[in-house]
Amino acid sequence: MTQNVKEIFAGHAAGTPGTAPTAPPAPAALAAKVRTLAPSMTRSMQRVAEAVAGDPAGCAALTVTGLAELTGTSEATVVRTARLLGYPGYRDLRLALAGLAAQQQSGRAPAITTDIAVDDPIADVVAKLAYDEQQTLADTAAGLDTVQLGAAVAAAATARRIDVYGVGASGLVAQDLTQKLLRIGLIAHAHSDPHLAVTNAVQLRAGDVAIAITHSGSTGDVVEPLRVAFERGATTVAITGRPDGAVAQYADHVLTTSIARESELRPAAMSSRTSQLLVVDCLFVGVAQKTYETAAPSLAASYEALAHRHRR
Amino acid sequence: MTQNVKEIFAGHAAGTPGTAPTAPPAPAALAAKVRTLAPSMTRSMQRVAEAVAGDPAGCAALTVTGLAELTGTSEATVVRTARLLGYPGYRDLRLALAGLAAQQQSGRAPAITTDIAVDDPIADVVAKLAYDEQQTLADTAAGLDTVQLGAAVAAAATARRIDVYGVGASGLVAQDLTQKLLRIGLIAHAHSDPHLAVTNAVQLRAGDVAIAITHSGSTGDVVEPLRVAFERGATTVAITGRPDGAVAQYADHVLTTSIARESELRPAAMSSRTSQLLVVDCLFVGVAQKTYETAAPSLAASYEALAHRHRR
DNA sequence: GTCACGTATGAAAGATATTTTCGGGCGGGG
DNA sequence: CCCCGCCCGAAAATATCTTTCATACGTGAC
Repeated sequence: MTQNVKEIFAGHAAGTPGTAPTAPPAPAALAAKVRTLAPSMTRSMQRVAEAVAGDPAGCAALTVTGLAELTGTSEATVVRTARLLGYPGYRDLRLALAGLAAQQQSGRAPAITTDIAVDDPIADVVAKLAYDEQQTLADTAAGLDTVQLGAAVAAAATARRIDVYGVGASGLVAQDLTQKLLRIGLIAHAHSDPHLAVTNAVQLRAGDVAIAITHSGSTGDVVEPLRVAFERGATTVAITGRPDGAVAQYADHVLTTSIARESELRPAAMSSRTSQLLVVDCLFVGVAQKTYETAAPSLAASYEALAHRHRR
Repeated sequence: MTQNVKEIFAGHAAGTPGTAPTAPPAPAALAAKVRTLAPSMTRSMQRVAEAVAGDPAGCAALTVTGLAELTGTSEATVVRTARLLGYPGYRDLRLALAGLAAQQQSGRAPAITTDIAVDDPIADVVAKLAYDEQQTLADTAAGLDTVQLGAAVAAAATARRIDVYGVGASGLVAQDLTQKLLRIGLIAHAHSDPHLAVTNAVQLRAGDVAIAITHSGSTGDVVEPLRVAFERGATTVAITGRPDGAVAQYADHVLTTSIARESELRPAAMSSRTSQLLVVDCLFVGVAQKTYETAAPSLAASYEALAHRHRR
């Protein structure tokens, strides 16, 4: 057992039946996947990933050796990168690349600079933001592991109570989820105060569900309550952009949000929020499906209750 | 020179410069090419070509040997077929196949009904929600009045203080906007408590900005503070799905969000929230542009301040 | 500063996949 | 019936991909 852990994981083609690690090969969500995984990559791997994401068509035409030379690395690194991206080896990455190239060839014009400049007219700002957020949604949907999501849904649907942790912008997402769960008659709480979150987490036990929402995957104020919940035996879920981050250690199910590149005028919070909300919506609808018998009347009731608050 | 003519042609990678016979590798017109060339093929090659045209995706997953076995032929025949179809070898045919598969995969995307049923598998839920929200974004961007938006931006950028009203799901949007404005050094408050909202609104005067967020356009708890602010002389902005609603009466500028049809499992709050957030983002970015001198350092500073809250 | 440790990385060996070579077999014409 | 030529697959040769292993690098402790 002196081998490093990553190289062990690498040999997953061998007799490891139950260990489908994250997902089967991704078809189109490659650029997104690169961004998601980039932080956990080494420098050389990043170079490879960058080349691949930047010019799928060109890279698809290259052999391992060619791509290694192009990126100034070795074949081994190229293969490692392919593995990290979820493919059994370079050969399969190459096929996916060819597919991707064909898609964006036939598909739409991926133009639009999407980077917002200080002197962009307001109409451009609207167009670019809308486009970016649409992109974020597509990436998120493509990268979401439905197995993990299904498991999280199943746990939440039967939970005694559900606690959701999030601070900052993610705190609002946590509240959004909580609001909706409450409306279908579930017991849910959102915690933005780290102290209260921990003190509440201590109350959890098997049959409860704790959900942590953090873009960075390493926000201590959110990781800590999840850890406590995890240790108490609750089913834990992490919604994060960094599936390899600290928060994932204590999560039974990890739901990955997409990471968009940010710019000065477009803080990361914006697209991560969009991504998180989509995940949260999926979670909610999934739970609503599973608890339809009770959810439907509850929804109707809360709708009724609000009606009189509207003027005229 | 006893070799047969086809096998000579086969080695076209060698020194046969001017002999590009028909065309470079074909992208999508593969099925057609197979039909065209079928008559000039031998029986075994026809079997291979048929398999390839019939199931591009499946064949792309096979190695030469695999495809040879599947069609009951030999590797050599497979390679010969690939050559006849215009590719340098099987490897390249395989890449083209992968591309073709991806294309026809993506082609049948918009078949989704978008209405979510109780028994939809979770993967469908994800796809439908993502599609819906993308649609909402496109609608919102298309329907947004950039003149009104520009005016609202101008007012907010120079405001002494900015108050934002919203209850329920819209309250979260209000908070989101407030959080972001604070991060660029502006003075902004979100109010979800109707009483406090009104008592704060009384403090406003010319040069201040009040923003009301309500999907229905008639939420009394939000209309009321906006009315007060309006009467006090503040510049008022309404973000609403009903530009003819009560809230618009007291708004100097109305920003319209899109209204998506809702269904039982997909409450209106979901798409209105998406829509509102886009509007709010546009507003924010617009303001950030106009106040760039102060906004940029503030953003950087708040980013720095958060860095140490991340573990490891 | 220096040491020890773990990790990242590429060179080369090893395994697979692809391409080429080569000869057997089958059918049609003499 | 025999000969000729072409189709076809087995196996060798080559290219490509994967794994192993030793080295170098950076990092944190002392």
